[in-house]
Formats: sequence, structure tokens, C-alpha cells
Amino acid sequence: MTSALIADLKWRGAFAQSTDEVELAKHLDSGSRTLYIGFDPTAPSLHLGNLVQMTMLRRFQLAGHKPIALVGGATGLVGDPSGRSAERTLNDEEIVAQWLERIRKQLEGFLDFNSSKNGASMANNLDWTAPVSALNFLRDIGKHFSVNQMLAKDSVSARLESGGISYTEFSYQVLQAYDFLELFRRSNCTLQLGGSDQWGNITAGLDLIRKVTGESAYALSVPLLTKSDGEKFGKTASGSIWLDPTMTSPYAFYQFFINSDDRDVEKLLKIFSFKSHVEIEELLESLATNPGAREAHRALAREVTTSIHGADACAKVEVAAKALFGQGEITELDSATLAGALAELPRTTINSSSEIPTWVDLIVATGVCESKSAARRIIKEGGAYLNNKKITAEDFAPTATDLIAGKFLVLRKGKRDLAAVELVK
RNA sequence: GGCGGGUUGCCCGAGCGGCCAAUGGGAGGGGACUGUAAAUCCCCCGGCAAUGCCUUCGAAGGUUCAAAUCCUUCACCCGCCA
Repeated sequence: MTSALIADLKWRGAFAQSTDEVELAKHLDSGSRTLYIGFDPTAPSLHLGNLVQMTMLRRFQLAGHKPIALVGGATGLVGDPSGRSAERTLNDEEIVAQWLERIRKQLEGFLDFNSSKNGASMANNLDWTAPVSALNFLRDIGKHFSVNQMLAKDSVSARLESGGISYTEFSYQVLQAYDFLELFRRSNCTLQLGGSDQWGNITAGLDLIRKVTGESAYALSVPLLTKSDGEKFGKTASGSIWLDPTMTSPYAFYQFFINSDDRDVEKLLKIFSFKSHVEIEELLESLATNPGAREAHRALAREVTTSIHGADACAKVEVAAKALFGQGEITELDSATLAGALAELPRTTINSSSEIPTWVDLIVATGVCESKSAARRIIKEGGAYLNNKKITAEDFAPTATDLIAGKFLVLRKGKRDLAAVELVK
């Protein structure tokens, strides 16, 4: 007996390990099950790493199961030591609460909460953690944990090697285990998913459920995404790729996928795409036979951008990319297309009554270069462009005749870093 | 509690009184080649009003014409002993 869902996850490279696979398959195939994944508010937005987990919830929902997106109002206050070589600094309660609300909205947009038969739901572990007194927690929950086992978890032992761990973070696994127990009791949630770095925390929950209720629950972990060059996935030089459009613009989000290493595209498509296996295979075939066309990259970027930012935003970004990276002269684009494209870029405005600043000052103002030295360096190295024409003078300043459509300048650093300047009255 | 070692730029890691904004590697950036890819090769990589000036080598003081380099105190880490 093999669950089609498990087979699919394996095909996608989304299956790291699970509790007894045969049992899990039976469990999934014999009814609509409730499962959960936790998301801690450690930042104002979720990022691409979290998106992997979010797609997992959706896949299970599409397969007829009931997903619970758990937000960690409690665990976010404590800090997960997993994968961390050093103690986290605690975030203020108000900040965490704010972050949690933003994250909650992001999750809400990604799953179907209205389906009558297997609608998704949202939970916050603060709801059951806050009311419990420390004393009761120690007596009712803590008693089931062996410190010996807790110390053996990778997340803890790694930290014991590298400088230690506070009692606070040490307790994290207990809190997460308690979450699983509560969801098991309240919602008959029998399965927890998570990144493979969460395995230790997840199994802590399985043990707790068994000890307290005598029943068994299930677990499945997803491999952490890595890039072919060994770098962390979803990070760029300037930081994480966030789902919040004010933190990572839809344009930058789309470009992230377009610029993916060819070797990563198969992995990314399989993890993020909800296309059929056949469609994905076709895209990969195209990638293999005609890599220059980058059809797979485009399909990937379009699908993910659409699912996070919506079809309209994605369409705008695609038009912008085509306009800005296309063959034609940028100065010949019609002004509506140009204005639309430039709206997606990092930008700055200048006042029409004053003189136009130098290229160096402008590019720094857009944030594309961090300092004037860096900007001058780019000019010296031959990577500076105005309206797609290379500039070579370090003190170059655009003039009124360089304005496109009377009010735009397109700055470029290197091959693909674009920024816009708009003249305003 | 005692003794010894350490804390260097985004990361790792040299330097151990002037030649140090600080060797080397990685990451990152630009160029060439391509496909807004990879690999490869070349170059760059603290800032600024820039033949100079300012900030940087755990923190604060001090010695010196001159300190990342010496001294003192503090903080944290790592060993060995108790």
C-alpha cells in the first residue's frame, strides 16, 4: 500500500523522512487527516524557505486532508535553537505580536479556508500556552521529558559544542511537543510536517503524545532546500527573499527565479509548482534541449510570483522584464509601457527645478549601490549605464536631453541591476 | 577558584611597535565569454569634500613621535587543573 501523495512528494524531492512509511500511507489513504506545520514569527514576513512548507500544506489539502497553519505566538517568544550556532536575542512581545499578524495574513492567502469538507484552519500556540502556569507546565508536561533525550537532539548537542544554550531555548522542543499534543487533542491532528531541521522537535511531540494519550501520531519531514553551489537557498547578497512585497518587490521576487542556476530549476519546479508531472517534465525537457530560451525559468517565476503576488502583479513584472531586457531600444518604448516597467524597479525621484545630480548620486539614491565609492568603482569597471548606454566619466551627470518621455532615467549597474529615476515637479 | 590560549573587515583566517585600511581564502561586485545561467579567465572589494582626510582589528583607559601589535582593567569564548 503506497499513498499516491507520498509517491508524489518523493518525486518532488519533498520527502526526507517519516515515521513508519507503510503506516503513514495507510493513515493518509484511509481518511481525511488533519496535519499541521508551525511558523514562528521571527521576522515581519515569511520567506521562500517558509513557502516550501506552505506548499506542503496546500498539497495535503489538495489531496483531501485538513491543514492547520500554526503560528507561533508562544514559540516565537522563546526562539528555536535548531540550525542556530548561537543564542538568539529575544524579541519584544509587541514586536512578535505584530509580526505574527502579518504572517497570519500571508498564510491566510495561501490556503483554502472556506472548503466545507477540508478547509484549512489557523491556530496560535499562545492560546494554549499562555494560560498554563509554569508550575502546571512543569508537572503536567515537563515530567514526560527526559533531559538525557533532550540533550541528545542535534539542535541541542550542536549548541553544547559551540558555546552553550540557555534554558529558554533548551525548552523550545518541549513547547513544540506540547503544541502537537494540544492539536492532537483539540483537532485530532495526527501528523506534523516540517523542515528536516525540525525532526527532533517533531519527534519530541510524537513521544509526548504517546506518553500522555497512549496513542500514536505521525511525522514527515521535508529536505531543506539547498542550491547547487552550496549556498543557502532563498538568500541573495542583500538578504532573504521575502513574501511581503514591501520587503522584496514582486519584480525582485520574479527576478530571483528567472536568475536561478539551471541546475536548481528542476528542484525548484518540483518543490514549488502545482503543475502536473507531465507539464513539469516538458519544461525540464525544454531546459535540457534549449536552455537559452529559459522556458522552465519563466514558468517557475510566473507560477510562484502569481501565487504570492497575484496574476496582475506578475503580469506587470513580466512586461517590465521583457521591456527592460528585450532587444529594442529602451528610448523607443511607448511611455505607458515604460512607466509601468519602471514602476517595478528600485527608484528615486528628483525635483525638476533643480539640476540633475550625477549618475553616482542617483544610483546611490536608488539603493542599487551602497556608497558613492562603490558607484564610482562600477563606472571605472565599465558596468555603468544610463538608458542602456555605457557611461565612462566618473562625474557624469545626465542632462535634460537624456530624459525619456520627458521625465525618466533608467540606470543600470552591471548586466541586470536596474533602477529608475523620475523627475517630479 | 587557579593557570594558559583566544576575541581582526560579510565569513574563515594571517599579522604581533612604523613599509597596515591591514597577507590569503570564501562570499559579494564589475568585465570578457554566454542565455538576465554555470564553469573559466581578468579586475575590484571600509568611507569621504580623495595625491589627502576620517573610521575600523572585543570594550574602556594608558605607554610611545608612532599601536591591530606593548601595559592595565572589564566582558565573552576555548583548553588544562581544582
